[in-house]
Amino acid sequence: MTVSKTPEDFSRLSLGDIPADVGERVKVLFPLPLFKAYDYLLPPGATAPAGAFVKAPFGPREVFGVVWHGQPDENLPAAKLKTITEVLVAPPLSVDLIDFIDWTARYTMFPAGSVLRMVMRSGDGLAEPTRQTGYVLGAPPEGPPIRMTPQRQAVIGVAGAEPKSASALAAAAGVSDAVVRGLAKAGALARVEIDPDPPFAEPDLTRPGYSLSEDQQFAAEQLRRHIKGDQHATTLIDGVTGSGKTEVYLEAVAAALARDASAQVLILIPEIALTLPFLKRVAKRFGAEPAPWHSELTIAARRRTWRRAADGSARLVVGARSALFLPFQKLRLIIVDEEHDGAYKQGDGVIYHARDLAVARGARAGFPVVLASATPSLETVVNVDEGRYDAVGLAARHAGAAMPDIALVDMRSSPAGPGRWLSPPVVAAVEERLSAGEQSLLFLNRRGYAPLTLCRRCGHKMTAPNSDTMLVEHRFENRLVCHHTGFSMPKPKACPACNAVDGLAPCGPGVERVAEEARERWPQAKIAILSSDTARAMREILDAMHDGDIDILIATQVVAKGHHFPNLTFVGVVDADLGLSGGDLRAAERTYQLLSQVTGRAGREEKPGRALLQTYQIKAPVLAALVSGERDGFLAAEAISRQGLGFPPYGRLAAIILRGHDERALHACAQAHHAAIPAADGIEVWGPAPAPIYRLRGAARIRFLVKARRNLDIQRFIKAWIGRVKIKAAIRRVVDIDPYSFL
DNA sequence: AGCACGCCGACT
DNA sequence: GTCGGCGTGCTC
Repeated sequence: MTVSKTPEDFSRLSLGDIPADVGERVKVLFPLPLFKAYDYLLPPGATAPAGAFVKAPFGPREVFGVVWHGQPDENLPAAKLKTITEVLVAPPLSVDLIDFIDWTARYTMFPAGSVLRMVMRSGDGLAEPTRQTGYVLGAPPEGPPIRMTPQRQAVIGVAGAEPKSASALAAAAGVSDAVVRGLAKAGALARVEIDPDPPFAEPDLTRPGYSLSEDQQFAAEQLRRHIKGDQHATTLIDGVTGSGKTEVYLEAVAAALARDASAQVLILIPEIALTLPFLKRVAKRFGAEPAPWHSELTIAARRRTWRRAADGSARLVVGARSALFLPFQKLRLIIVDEEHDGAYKQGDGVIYHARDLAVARGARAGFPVVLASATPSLETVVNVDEGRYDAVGLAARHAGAAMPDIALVDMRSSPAGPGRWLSPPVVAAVEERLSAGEQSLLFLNRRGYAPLTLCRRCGHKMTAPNSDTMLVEHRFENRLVCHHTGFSMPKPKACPACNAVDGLAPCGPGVERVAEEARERWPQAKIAILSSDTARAMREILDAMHDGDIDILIATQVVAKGHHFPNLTFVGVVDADLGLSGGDLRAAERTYQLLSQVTGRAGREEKPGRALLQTYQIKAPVLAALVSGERDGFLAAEAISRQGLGFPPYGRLAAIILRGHDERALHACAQAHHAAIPAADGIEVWGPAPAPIYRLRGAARIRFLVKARRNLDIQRFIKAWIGRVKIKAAIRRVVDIDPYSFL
């Protein structure tokens, strides 16, 4: 490989002394919400290919940007053109990525500059890292031997040829960093400069893979064929939890990395909480941890992954959805794990669905994409059925254990009792497990103690300020919390509406409240709560659960994925109806996915588990499908109902959301939009209607929904429509192509 | 995104 | 009279 991997590659080239003639015209795109690239002059004699990072005057300031493709406008008067001030010595964005940015901008209808911003700002990779001093064992100094102390001895013991920072050495030796500096001064340690962005270890492709079952081998072989073909294909790996999907697609990763010594591979995972265990798992296969990417990385860790993706040396990246916008030099394969997961849909800024963009990126750049799921989305299943995607099935559970036995509890005939949430059958099942020394999981997808706080006197509902969102009581912290904005306040004594004291009553259960009931019923049992609120302790709780140190785990959906508890034999779903109401297009599908994942936690190799779903809708088709395990039948029924409505994947949807603080102006704006709706065959516009959460952070929101036949260009229609309506700066208008949640 | 420009209310 | 609020528009 000829790519140099030193951080110096990113240092800036100054263009101080330039001759006075005129350079070439190029287009430059800035990472700002701008739809177009601007024309500039390169400094005379300088060259910069499309994708090169530059700094250029833009308005009254200087901004980093990227040389864009396309012909500069030769008619633009030369007097308007400014000259680029610097060309950065950094690897230019790949041609693939430039194309992908443009495509994403067109598809999502966001400005290209905003998409570029996701690529550039992620990592702040252009910022010069602060240099770090490291220490290595040096040659013993001449002259009198240095004084040895136990502290100094300890530092010498942990120091080596590998440079380590003073604080790292000090921590390892259990002393203060003054000792390290003292040794350096005395000459026993030598100072060296540490590479602030050390390269990631190359995956070891000579390691043997997992031993695969016949099914898995067949699937892996099919994926390898696509990789050898060096062209795009999307393949779904469809297999239940424990069928070994990961092992199979890691073989595809190995094949892609082995085929081309500079190829890069991206594995997308939905949940950042899963990154760490996943990295370890991949490290087992390839002998080295891949480069990680998610929003909770430190600035230094981000910069490292960003730069190493950019210089091509990070061969394998594992990350959340935004990893799709890393500046890969030569991306040759994307794996989308748990492809059905709603977390792939990005909601703020540029609105996109990482799974769909991953497929588009692979299709445009000519490399394969692999989707993996135990409960694939209807979109993907239809794509398979209609021949656009390939599919490989992994039917058998790894060790051949049966799927759990699932039954419904009719809450009308088996009520939980006043102030209680667990029905007699669920209570009996938990008690059975307790006496057998086995574990139970009570699942409720609601954080906190109670989802609603109501004044008994006047009926006032506690909502977030300037929002229509309910405040959720979190009893552990004794606060009311808004789960949408993060707002929280101490739980008041008196009702803010009628001032009645002690009249505020919690309504409905959250995990904390179910735990309260469990503790009352089974005071001797070891009980723990797992939700994203307990993120810090999450690892600890999962380990304790795995080791059998917890009898009853009460958890939200964070438990649904990626964990295996060998002694868990019962799952009780406290409210199976939770996701069903609301009129969401994908409500049933999501409920199926979530509950089948959760109930799939029950059971172990030699003993099938049991699951009970508490419901008031005993006849709901989704629940029937869960009980009978007829996933394909359920999907077929869903498909028919969506087809009848012309909904995705049989039609296309887009939402246009208007947001503003001035309600009158907002309604006027909505009316103007309504009046401007163009007539088009095969396209319907619904609205204006208040958005699902009408008020959020003080802003009101109104929405239109566009439904188009699948073969129509919905973006073109929307462009023509909203192009006719001028909006004031005080109103924000965003387009959400393929919206995910709506009422 | 920033930043300048410009048009209305409150003050020395 | 002018200082300064923020709504509007532009950046090659």
